This record gives sequence, C-alpha cells and structure tokens, in this order.
Amino acid sequence: MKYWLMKTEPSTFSIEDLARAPKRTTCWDGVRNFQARNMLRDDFAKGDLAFLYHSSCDVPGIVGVMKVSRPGYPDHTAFDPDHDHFDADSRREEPRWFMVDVTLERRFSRVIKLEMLRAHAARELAGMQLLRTGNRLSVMPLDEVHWKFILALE
DNA sequence: GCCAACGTTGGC
DNA sequence: GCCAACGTTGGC
Repeated sequence: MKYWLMKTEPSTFSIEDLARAPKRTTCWDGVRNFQARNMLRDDFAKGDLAFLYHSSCDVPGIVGVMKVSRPGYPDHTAFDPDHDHFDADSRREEPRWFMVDVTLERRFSRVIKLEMLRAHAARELAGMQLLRTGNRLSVMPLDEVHWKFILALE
C-alpha cells in the first residue's frame, strides 16, 4: 500500500464538501499536470491512503485522511466543452487526463498546519516533497515514515 | 497584492 | 533543442 498527499483549495472543494458527498466519496477531477497525471494513472491503487491538504487558504495544512476507492480512470470533465476543466486535446479514444475516486476516512480534530510540518522539515520530515520550495504538484507520494510521523502530530 | 518557482508554449 | 514569454501555484 502507498501513501499520498492531495491538495485542494477549500474555496473550491473542501473536506466539508467531501464529508457531505454521497458515500463520502468524490472523483478527484481537474488535475492538469503531466507528472501528477502519470501518478494518478499508473501509481494510485485501490486501498492506498492519502492526506487531504487545504491550500491557498487562511491556515494551509492537512485536514484529514482519505482512501483511494477507485484507481486511475479517464477524467471525463476534460471531454465536456462546458466544463472549466475542458481540454480539446483530450479525446475519449485517447484520454489525456486521469482521475481517481477517494473516500473520506477521517477528519482530523485539528488542522496539522503547514507551519507545524515546516518545523520538522530539517529532521523527521526531511525530503518531504510538500516542503520543498517551489513544489507545485497537487498530488504527491509520501514516505511511510513521514506518514506515520505526521499522524502522530494530530 | 506580491513574488518566487515552476510548467508550458511557441518562435527560431 | 534552446530559450524567452507567459500563465499558474500557493505561501506570505
């Protein structure tokens, strides 16, 4: 089993939205970066666990845990000309973008703030992609040791 | 609102 | 293949 971190802007889609969704499940659409696409398509497996991260908000940080409930499949929002995530270069016969389904496992009792993660950047969380300057991937893998350490921060 | 960092695009 | 221009991300 693998571990992931997935970013979302809560003003667009938050953990509250996921908690209210049918079966607490959503398709993770709209990823339009090739490196992230490759991971969604090739590396995500059913049963993998992912941290849900709120970005571009008052208190950026990890807010809960999700489980991958369906592995990579074509992102249909790319086919819809009326959708924000439409991409004319993605065709049904040859989809360019992929997504997974995620199901909310648990909301944290408090936000594990980015600030708190940074405090451990030089030691326990050394090498964590999220903490690398300029990292803009919205989906990234996480080491098991980092996953466990972060869980203990709650 | 600012700005650093990075990905993408397109001219050559 | 290079690289400048541009757009986006995302913390502050």
